[in-house]
Amino acid sequence: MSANERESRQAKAEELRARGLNPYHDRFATTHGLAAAGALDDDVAVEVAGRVLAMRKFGKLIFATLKDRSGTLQVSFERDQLEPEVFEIPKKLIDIGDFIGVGGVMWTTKKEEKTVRSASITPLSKAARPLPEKWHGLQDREACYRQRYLDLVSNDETLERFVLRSEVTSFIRRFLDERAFLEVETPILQGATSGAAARPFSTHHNALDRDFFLRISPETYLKRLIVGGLDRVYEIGKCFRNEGIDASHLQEFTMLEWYATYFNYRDNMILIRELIQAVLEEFKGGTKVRYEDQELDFGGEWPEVDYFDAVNERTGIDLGRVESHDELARRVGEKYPGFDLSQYPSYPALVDGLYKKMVRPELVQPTFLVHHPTELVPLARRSDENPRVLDMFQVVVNTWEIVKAYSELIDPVDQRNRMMEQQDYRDQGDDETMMLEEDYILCMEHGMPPNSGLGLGIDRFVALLSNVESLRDVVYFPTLREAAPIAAAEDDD
RNA sequence: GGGCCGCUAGCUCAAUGGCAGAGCAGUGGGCUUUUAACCCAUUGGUUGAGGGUUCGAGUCCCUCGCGGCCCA
Repeated sequence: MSANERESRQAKAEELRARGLNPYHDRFATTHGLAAAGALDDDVAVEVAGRVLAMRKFGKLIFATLKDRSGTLQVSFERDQLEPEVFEIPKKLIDIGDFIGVGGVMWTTKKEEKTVRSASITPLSKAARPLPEKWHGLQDREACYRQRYLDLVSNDETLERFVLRSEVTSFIRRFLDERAFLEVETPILQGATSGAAARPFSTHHNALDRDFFLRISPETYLKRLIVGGLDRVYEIGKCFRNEGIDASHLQEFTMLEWYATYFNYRDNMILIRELIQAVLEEFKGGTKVRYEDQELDFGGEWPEVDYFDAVNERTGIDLGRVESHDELARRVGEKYPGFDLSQYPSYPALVDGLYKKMVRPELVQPTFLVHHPTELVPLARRSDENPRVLDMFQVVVNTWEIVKAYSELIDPVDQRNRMMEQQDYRDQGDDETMMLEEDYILCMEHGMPPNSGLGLGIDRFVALLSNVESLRDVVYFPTLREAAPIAAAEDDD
């Protein structure tokens, strides 16, 4: 017979057609999901459907395991209970990987397994290719990324991880909805990018004959809505940063941002801790998470670390006194001869680089890092007590920044100056500065209420909850290089 | 960008420089209580791509591709 599994499966599809059965059905009415059916008493009639994961064939009896998202359920086919031409369908024409519908009655086997004793079978979709091996599943990382559907079908923990992700975002929506936040959507195509220090992707709008950037953050649009009187808004959506690939950075990632009128950053420190602790209680049954070989404890208050103090303690450089790029570069160069200063052409870039190299790698347990240097974020409000620093915080866990938040700058004169300062950094060769947004300043001049916003990296948060080390494992289809061409089947005729 | 590891049948994996293999899946046969069913038989390979060394290369060398990990 055929040496090619695909051909033999397609031949079975033809045989089904020859018997008047459509191998690619349009619908099937189920009475229960598989997990629900498995909880029923014996003798209850059911119609169920799923993908065939395994078949155990005896001469006159066949067991098959069906799978849907809720779980698996065994179905049985007995020759004595079925017309010969019906029994032949599972015996000869159904393969592992096919979708089938089954009608029958619940019973319990000798081994105490709930099973559907089939009275009818409906082929729903013939799989022309086999599933990965039932025992080990799909192991090849590249194949898991490129063919996530196979990863999901054959590796339970993958499905569970992605279901968790969906449930967590759903929980977050409920949490915010209950606190009078309104979910909104703002543009992904933006004429100027801001809200973060990052290089954007750019594209061209043909009809408008105008270049656009993919947003690196929704920040200024959400604050336009605060000006519009929406009071509390949030958005969960994709942002894009045209940067290097590594385990903790995706070029296309999901951000939650919210803004609350009359909040300052201290209010957001309270709210984010409540949210994260609520998520952990809901999904982990406590505030501790096992991550790789350590335990992350989100319980109680989180320590607060002052940005300047942390840099000073770790490097001996007092950013409060070292205020120019030249001087900072000199000090860093003296202290760390290996430090590649050319990568950090502006003062904020170098400060940020110093922090990321020297301080952040030590922040493992949940920590509030507070009062960043003013130059770092042109959209954040200066501290009234110390204009060198911002009313700002980040939550750092596992050396990852998962949250960034601040009291918003609402003074349009200061805003213009701060954006112009960014232009200077850009002129110095820093291409991760924010762009001047006249339209945003116009908006602010019309009156922006006091407010504070917060951003949470959903991918990183879910990765921590899932105990996976790479963000690619919490995204269904991570961006990869173009695959080598797959040998196309040329036997279709 | 640099270093290291990997790429072998649909899947999971073997193979001192010496005949490319196993399990699962497939195919044929047997089997009415299995669940990684079992038993017998059996098909299936451009060893990621291209060069080179060698009597002989999956294996050694070079270039390239894709993925992973670490570093920058």
